[in-house]
This record gives sequence, C-alpha cells and structure tokens, in this order.
Amino acid sequence: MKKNIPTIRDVAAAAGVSTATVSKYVNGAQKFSPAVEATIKSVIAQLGYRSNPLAQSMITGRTKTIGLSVLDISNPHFTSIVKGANRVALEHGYTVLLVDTDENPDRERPLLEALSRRVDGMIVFSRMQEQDMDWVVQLDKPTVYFGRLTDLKLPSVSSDDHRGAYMLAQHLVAQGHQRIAYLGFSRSRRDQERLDGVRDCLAANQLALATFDTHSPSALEGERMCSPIMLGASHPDALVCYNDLMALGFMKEAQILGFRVPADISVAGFDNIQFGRYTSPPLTTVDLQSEHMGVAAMEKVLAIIDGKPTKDFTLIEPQLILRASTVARR
Amino acid sequence: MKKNIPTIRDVAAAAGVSTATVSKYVNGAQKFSPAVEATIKSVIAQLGYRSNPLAQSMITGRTKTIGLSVLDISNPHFTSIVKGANRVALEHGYTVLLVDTDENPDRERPLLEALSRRVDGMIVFSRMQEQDMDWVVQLDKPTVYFGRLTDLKLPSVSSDDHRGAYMLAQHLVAQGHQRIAYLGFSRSRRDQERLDGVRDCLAANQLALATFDTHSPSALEGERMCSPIMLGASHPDALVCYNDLMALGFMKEAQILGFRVPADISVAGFDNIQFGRYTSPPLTTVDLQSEHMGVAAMEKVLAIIDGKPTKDFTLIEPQLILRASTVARR
DNA sequence: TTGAAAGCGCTAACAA
DNA sequence: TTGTTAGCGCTTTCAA
Repeated sequence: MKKNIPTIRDVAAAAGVSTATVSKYVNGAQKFSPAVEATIKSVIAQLGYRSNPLAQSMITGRTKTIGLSVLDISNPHFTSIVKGANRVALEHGYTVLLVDTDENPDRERPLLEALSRRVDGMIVFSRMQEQDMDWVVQLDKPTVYFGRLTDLKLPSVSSDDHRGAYMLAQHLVAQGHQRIAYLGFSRSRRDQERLDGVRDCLAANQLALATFDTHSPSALEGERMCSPIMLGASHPDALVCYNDLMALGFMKEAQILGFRVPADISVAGFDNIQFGRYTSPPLTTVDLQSEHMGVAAMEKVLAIIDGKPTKDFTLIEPQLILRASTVARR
Repeated sequence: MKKNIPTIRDVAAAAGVSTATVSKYVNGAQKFSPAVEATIKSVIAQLGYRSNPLAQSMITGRTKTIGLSVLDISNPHFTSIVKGANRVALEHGYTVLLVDTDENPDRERPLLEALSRRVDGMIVFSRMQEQDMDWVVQLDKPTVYFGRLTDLKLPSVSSDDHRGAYMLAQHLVAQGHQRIAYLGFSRSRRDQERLDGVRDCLAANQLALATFDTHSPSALEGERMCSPIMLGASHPDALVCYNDLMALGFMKEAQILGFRVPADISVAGFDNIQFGRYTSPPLTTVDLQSEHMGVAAMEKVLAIIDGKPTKDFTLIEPQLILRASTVARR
C-alpha cells in the first residue's frame, strides 16, 4: 500500500518542463502557453500530485496555521472561542493548531515556544501574570492575547468584564437585593475585574459585598462552596458567580440543601454558556460573547499577518441576559 | 523587533564544529567529547538556538502532529473526545491539529486531504457513508476512524451504541414504561444502532416503538420536536433521545408546555455530557465514554505510527447512568 | 568522535 | 513564457 508520493520533479519530468514551471503553475503565478498548461494539468491529474506543504512552508516561511492556546477546552466558554476562531480561520484558508494547557501554567511556556515555530500566528489565553510573559513578545510571532494588558506590547481582545459585572450588580440592586455575595476564582485575571465591577456598583449603593473563593472555575467548585455560603448564620440573597459553570454547580447543590432558587437566593454567572438555558430555573448571566471573541482574535491575527491595519486593542461589549434565576425582592 | 533566528549553521560556526555535529548533539544521537559537548551547549544557550521544526519535518517526514477531525466542537461529546485525545498526544510529545467540519460533509474531504500532508496521523469522526470514504484509505496516512466499519480497511474505535441503547430500553421497560418513543437523528451513523438497540429490546418485550426524527443533534431540535411529540392524542410515557443535548432541549420545552418530567414522561439521552447533572431533574443517560474514546483513538494512531501492535477495532463499553429524569411507572 | 557532502521538495531570482 | 540555478535549515550517509 506504500505509494511513492510524486514530487514536483516527477511532474516536471513527465510533462517535459522544468520544476520551476510546474511550481508556477501550481501556484497560479502566471500565464502559460495552452500546450504547456494542458500537459501539466493532465500530468498532475494522472500522477495525483499535490504539493508538499512542509517543503513549501520551509521556503516561504508560511504554514497557513494559527496556534490557539486555551486553558481548558471542556469549558464551554473556551469551546465557543475555538468555534469562532476556527470558522474565521477556515474562511481564510488557515487551520487551527489547538493547545489545551489544561489550566496548568507550567505547561504554557514550553508549549507555546514550540508552537511558535510551527505557525504563522498565535492566539493566547493565559493564566500567567503579565510581567511573566515577556518571552511571548520575544517569540517574535504575530500574537493576539485575550484580556487587558497594561505594559505588555501585544495586540489583544478582551471582554469588558468590569462593565458586565457592574451591569449585573446594578440589576440585582434594582431588584432589591440587599445581601449580595461574590463567588470568585482569584487565580484568574478576570476575577478581579468582575469583583471590582460588582463592588463598585454596590459601593455606589451603600451596599457591602461578601466574597468567597474557589480553586477552579468549575461546576464542582460551585457545588462545594454552596454549604459554606448558605449554611452560616445568615446567607446572601443574591450570589454572583465567577462563571456559569460555578453557578450551575451552586444552584444544584443549593436545591439539594433545600433552598429555592431564586426565592431564597438569586444566582447569576458569566459567559452565557448554552447550558444556562436548560437549568431550572434558567440562569441569569453576563454574555461575554465568547464566540465573537474568538472571531475577533482570529481576524486580528490574520490582519497582522497580512499587514493590514488593525487596532491594538479590541474591547467587546457584554450583554446582560436576564433569566429566572434572579428575581425582584420587593 | 525582527530577530534573526539562529540556524544550526550559526551554532556550528560559533562553536567551531560542523553542522552535522550540532545536529547530532541536538538530537542526542550519540556521545561527544566533553569539550565539544560543553562548547555546543553554551553556544546554543547563548544564541537561543532552537531547531526549526519545519526543516526537520521535511527531512524526517515526521511532524509530531496528529490531525483530529470532529463534526462540531461545541457539542460536549466531541469536546470530551478532543480533551482525551489531546492529553494523550501531549504526553507523547505530539500536538493536535483540530479540524471542525461544522456538520458540513462537503468540507470533510478537502479539509482532510490537505490535513493528511501536514500530520503524522489522523483521527476522523465523519458523517460520510462508508462507501464514499475510500479516498481516506488512499491518503496512505495512519488514520483511526470513530465508529464501526464493515468494509473500509481502517482501524477504528467505537462506542457500543446498540448495547447502550438496549441497556437503557431494558431499564425503561423494567420501570414499567409502556409507550416508549425514540427521538432520533437519522443523518448520523450511530442513530440506526441506537434505534435498533431500543427496538430490539422492546420487541423482546412485545412493546412497540414510536419514532421521531430531527435535522440536527442539538438542544434546539429537542425543543422544536417537543410539541409534536407531546401534544397528540396520547403521548409517550418515556422518550429516548439521540443525545443529551436533544434531551435537555426536550425537557425544557416539555416543562414550559406544562408537563412534569418524569411524572408525565421519562426522558433519557446518550453521551453523559457533564451538563446532564445540572438540569432538574438530572438526566438519565448512556455514558458512551467520550473522553475515553478520544484517548483510545489517540493511543491507537500513535501505536500505528510507532509500529507497535494494536487491535484493528476497539469497542468501548457504555455505562448506564441513572438519574431522576426516568422513574418507575408502577 | 567528528566532518564533508549530498540532498529533502520546493520557491525565487534572474536569464534566456 | 520558460528554464537555470541557488538555496531554505536540517539530517544522514560515509569517510576520516
């Protein structure tokens, strides 16, 4: 079953032309005499020749591949990002080299360093501190970063987490909630923005904020933190979770503990993952436009590669999605 | 900011040795005199040299990359497959080149043909008919296929859908359900197996099966099909859905229509996606071991590449996950 | 243990 | 329009 894959030389020989001519024909680089064109065409068809992208890439330095690094593909937020980015890549004739760092920061650097040599550009979602990421810039490869950057000179795409959080908190306050709590994930960069957004809004309304933290941005952590939050002397009347996964876990556990959502406690999250629609009650959330973020990031990195103009920073507007997991208190 | 990336020649020159020596050193191909080894080592560190994987690949013909093609990355079933496959790949020093065909069969062939030249092996989840896939074999690239194959000579990994469906049906029958229906997705290969599994079990129990079909394996389709199923002269007392997404959509819509799950109708799906735990009621399902399928497929393709022995066909045992969306009728 | 030399399959000047 | 030639950065005989 071993086939001897035909090379450009085989085609050239069989067609009685030079390899350069075949190369130009394959790349549609110019016009040819009808005779030559016909011969080459038929020889290629007959031999089943296809150019070797590796050899091609080595010379041109372009791989038509974009590296995309995410923290955990099984989190629907990242899945949507991949979905959006992949669609745009495909439309432009690129493929996506996926890297799932599995929430393991130690993996990121070696993985990305290796990646950078095999792709034309990269899109990076990282949990590293900004000051620890200078090496990414040194990689000297068009790279788009997810999130806000203060010093690092990298183009980026970010959701407006502070704004989204503020909007959500504003809504909870307007609904008459008095004892609002935040269940965060402090290892994330975005956690602080969300926390600040909620806190700023509550402060403006003379309300205090209780905070809790988790070890991972997962439903299981939401479940685990439920009893500490709910079974104290008094419990919050509204809980903002770092993301929808946590909110899902929390709601489930709260119901097991005998609490009613939203009667006893309103619950909300971030991301607007599709599954928030299918819980009972459906989940109020801040739509960070994950898929759009993926689209924007891919468009940006492709623009950079093509030398087209593009903004250094793209901020994506969040949207508040109101569902039945939050309810007016008066 | 343009850095002149050092090549093996730069290293050789700076170290006063030949490129061949550097190459051997980098690949740890043999022993060296301490002096040479030390020099090369320090020069490499100083120049920040890293070998160009493209050039390397062109010569060796190995890219350390596995292509993985799925139908829709936003379906958690596929997400889990990717997760499992990616983990194994990483452990073996490989990366995953992801292809999301977006449930578009026309895309598969060109995408896979292009992919095949850039990877050492492929793992393919397809919606194409077996007889239309001979070209995959012709690609002459180690390829593992997801699903059962009758004629095509390709190693494969499959869930035992018939078995899982039978188990689920058996359970529903044992619970005393009399009017069981199946909400399928006939475009999928696996649909027939699941349908047969349910039907075989019901036939063995002298029970009839009503069937319905959908256009896509999605929650939205589950929602859409709810009224046709529930608002006829009589409705089923149990519904088996093609997958969990459909079941989630169906349950939500049924509740909106005023039905209680499982009191009015038991509902079950396939895949055991993590979100089935967070609905009310939580979803009974057949765990097809998606992540394990990804692991098995990646292990298989790597084994083939390494020339290690591996079975042509791996069948993965399903597991019935009982939750509150199904209930005894007597 | 080390190096010289011949490519891998292709592209990119430049000439013809 | 077509061909010649010189590599891209690396590995791999084979000889020293």
